[in-house]
Amino acid sequence: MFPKLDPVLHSELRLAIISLLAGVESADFTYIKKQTGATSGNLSVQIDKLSAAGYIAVEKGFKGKMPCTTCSITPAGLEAFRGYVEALKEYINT
Amino acid sequence: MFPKLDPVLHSELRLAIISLLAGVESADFTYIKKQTGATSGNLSVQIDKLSAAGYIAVEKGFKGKMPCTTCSITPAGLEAFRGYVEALKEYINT
DNA sequence: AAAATTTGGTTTATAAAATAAACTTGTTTA
DNA sequence: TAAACAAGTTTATTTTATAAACCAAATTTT
Repeated sequence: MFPKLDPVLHSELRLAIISLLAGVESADFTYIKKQTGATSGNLSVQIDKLSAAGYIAVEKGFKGKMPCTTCSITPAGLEAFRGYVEALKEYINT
Repeated sequence: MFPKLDPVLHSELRLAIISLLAGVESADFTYIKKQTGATSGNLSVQIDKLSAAGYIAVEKGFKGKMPCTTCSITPAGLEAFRGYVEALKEYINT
């Protein structure tokens, strides 16, 4: 009756990150931080987890002389996001 | 942009409980346990949390000679559930 | 009728998460 | 050149979720 919710996505910040990335080509650390209002530390950790799950790709480079971490959603991430949303509907459509 | 998700409801089992109770007059411990597939211990703890938050009312009585814990959603619980669903939509509608 | 089992839970312990605080490395600005 | 800032990372702390162990009363089995 109630399907299991993907624990990687069932997290406020990770869900926000994925939701944000689902709508754009890519986004860098600072932009994601601003949009989500997360602290750097928390964002760093959650980006790692999404990356470890294969849901996002992380590219470390430079913008000018400053380090710049760019993230983008992977096909697996998009698929997981869709699945999560479908599962959620079972919970919230009563 | 991304609203805060009520931490009381942002839990797989608690969300299932509330979702279930939102659709019925009341439900007892055993029924909720069967419907959600939760363990007794986990269910007991999460029912306490929902009760402490004022989202559900818990009535301990007997059905025949056996103890029977009956739960029902409160107006505050229903309101919180609605709010949670609205907030979620900001995350999943991209 | 005693012993074992089941029912309906609660309490305590453990594992995992989220978050915050502190730190690092390099860059810019006063 | 010293102080402040940017972009993160690492470590520590607090919260959660979950599981395991337990308990009392009722029921069933032998």
